[in-house]
Amino acid sequence: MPSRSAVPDGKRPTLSDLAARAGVSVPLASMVMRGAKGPSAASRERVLRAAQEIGYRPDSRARLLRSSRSHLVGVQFDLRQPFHADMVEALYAAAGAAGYQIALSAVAASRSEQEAVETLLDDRCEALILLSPHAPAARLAELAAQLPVVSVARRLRPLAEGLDVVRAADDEGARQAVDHLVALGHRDIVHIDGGRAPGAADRRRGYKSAMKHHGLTDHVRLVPGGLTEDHGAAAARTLLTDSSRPTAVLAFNDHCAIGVLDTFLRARIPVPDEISVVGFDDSHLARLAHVQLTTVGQEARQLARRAVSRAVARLEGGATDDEREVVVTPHLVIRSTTRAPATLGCGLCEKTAPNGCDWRLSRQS
Amino acid sequence: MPSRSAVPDGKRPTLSDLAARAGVSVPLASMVMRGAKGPSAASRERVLRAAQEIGYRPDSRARLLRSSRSHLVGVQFDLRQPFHADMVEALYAAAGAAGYQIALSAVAASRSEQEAVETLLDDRCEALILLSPHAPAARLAELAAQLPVVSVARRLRPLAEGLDVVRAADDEGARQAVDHLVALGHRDIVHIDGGRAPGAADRRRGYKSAMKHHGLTDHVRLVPGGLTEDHGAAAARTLLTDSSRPTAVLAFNDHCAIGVLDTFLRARIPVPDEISVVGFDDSHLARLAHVQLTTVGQEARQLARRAVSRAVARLEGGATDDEREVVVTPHLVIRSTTRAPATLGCGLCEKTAPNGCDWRLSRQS
DNA sequence: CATTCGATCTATAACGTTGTAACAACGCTG
DNA sequence: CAGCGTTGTTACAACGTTATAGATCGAATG
Repeated sequence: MPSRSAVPDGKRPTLSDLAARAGVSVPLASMVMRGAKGPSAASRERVLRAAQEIGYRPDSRARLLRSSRSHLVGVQFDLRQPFHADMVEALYAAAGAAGYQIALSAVAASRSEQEAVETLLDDRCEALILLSPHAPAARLAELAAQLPVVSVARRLRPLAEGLDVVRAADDEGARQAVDHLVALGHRDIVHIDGGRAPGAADRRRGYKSAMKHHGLTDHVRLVPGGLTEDHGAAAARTLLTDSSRPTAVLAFNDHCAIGVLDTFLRARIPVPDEISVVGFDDSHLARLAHVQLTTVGQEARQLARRAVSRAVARLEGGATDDEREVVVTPHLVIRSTTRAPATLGCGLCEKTAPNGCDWRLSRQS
Repeated sequence: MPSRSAVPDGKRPTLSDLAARAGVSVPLASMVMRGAKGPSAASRERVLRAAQEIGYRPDSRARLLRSSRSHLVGVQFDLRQPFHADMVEALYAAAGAAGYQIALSAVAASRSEQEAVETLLDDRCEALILLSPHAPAARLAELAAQLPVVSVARRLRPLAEGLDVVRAADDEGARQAVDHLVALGHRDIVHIDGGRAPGAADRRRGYKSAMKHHGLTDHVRLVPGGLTEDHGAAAARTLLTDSSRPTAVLAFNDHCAIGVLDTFLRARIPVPDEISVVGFDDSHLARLAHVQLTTVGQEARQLARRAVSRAVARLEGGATDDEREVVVTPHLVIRSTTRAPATLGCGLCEKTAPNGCDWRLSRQS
């Protein structure tokens, strides 16, 4: 086991330590370490063994400083959004496969997008991937003038030079959700929307057009929501006070849907028995065994791959204009929060639909 | 608005561009940019204005390369743990206040701790803060031989040289939770434990000793759990099949508690009416309006501050041995999932305690 | 035998920054 | 007016790496 360090003076071993140890020149050692062609098999082996022995690790900062390319892509994400966690994981893989590294910079309650982006710039990232950025379009355009910027999930129009968009087809996703619910027999389908959040407008539009397509224009109903559990819970409480409750809810995202679910469960309204709930994102929240939320999958892996390949194309000159806006088709993931609407009487009163009845009777399992 | 770049050749402006523009030497420009004392007010102003004009940003990599100090602290966190999100946010603030920067490296299903740590080392972090590391103690010791390492939340004993621990007093936290429940009148208090997870053993011990202290040794009951919703849900299902259900549950963490809550709600067991639930961590999950989980607060902010100050002390030579293990006292946050146990009859059958009755009747709000 | 060649290797100069030491210019003191 | 500390500024060398061009050598060519 190597002690605090393998070179006498206690500092981290450097290329010249390595070269000295292997008995070769510094540049040769460098070539071996980065796998360049040139060195003979013999020297290669000698250097690699020496590296092993002294525990040499290349210094990425010096490496980046010297080579004009940094092969570093900055990623701005929000610590509070589970979907971003999925995206970050997928981005690590996608970037790695493309020969790039990722630098993370988090946004949180006490850390603004501005701060997040600035540290990424200071780190000499060659391109930026911003997950659901909220910054004004002008600011994004300004950034894109300095380096390639990919906005994920946030639609932008018109696209400033240097700016690309990778997003799911939100309208199509909402449409799929509505189709699924209608196929199950639902007609009173409410959409809890995301206000001004990235993607919200598209989901709203998709919902409306799908409802219209099924001849349910009269049943269109939007409830103001948002992207957190709190928003979902508030919207669900609004629905609870209604005289006629819907039989299905399409929430803006999984977070929001979970707030809805929880509020319904607390009010003893069984899901999906009495009401179906659909989320959006297929974040890991939705996949939890006890949630099993039917949701619209955003294909984090695909979005990540496309975002990276878009950034790389810009950097390596292979960017074509027909891909300025990449739209990935989402797909519905059917789990356990959707079911055909209940049509039986409740057995506790004279009403025939459970929705109209005030009482709930249930047996412990 | 600056165009793609303010220097002719299209590259990012450098210190010498800045110096040229301001009509001073490179070192002087450098001194102004890093706020060193020396430059006159006049030159300072001239340089700053020039920086503004050409949009100069210091290159942190070159800066770090030159100065032996990198002022960079590496943070390894798990994308899936909400408590880590809180910690990361607090760490940004704590490190910033201490004059250090943070480099994030995420652990996820497809990214191991090993990978995460290696990128941090390559980035020349001067110290590592590992959130609930699972790596074998030997590996941590090996790391600590290279640079200061702080393990947060994971207890280690004996402490290898260079390794420090910052953690909450998990036993004390569990004790507070039990005290609270006992004060409310609970006696049948179950602990769903965290198996081999960092901190689990302490929480178990705190639970047991508190129960004993209240003369409830006979009521001690451990149910195997874990740190995810799934684990909590599974444990809750175990409890549901019991003939005599407990009146209160202390879960290993918030994630786990939410699985418990959800399972109970699905089974129409109102919380806290029939059963009280306490979590651990006070992550943002617990604070959600519709969850309002009573939980043990780990004081992310304090933990972060102590972890950073410990790392900084090591780096700057102010480390004393009496702080090798910093233990922060947690405190109970009482929200809405705990209440005195129900003692009234249920009104639907002859049994006197709701716990013994199979039926539930409730009115819609 | 002189030349050319490919295969290896090495010397040197960068990359953008900062620390150190040296240097000018200034007003003081003696 | 020489000597001296202060203040502001600059020249130079480093940090650890890589790109470029050149050196060395035996083998193959003319």
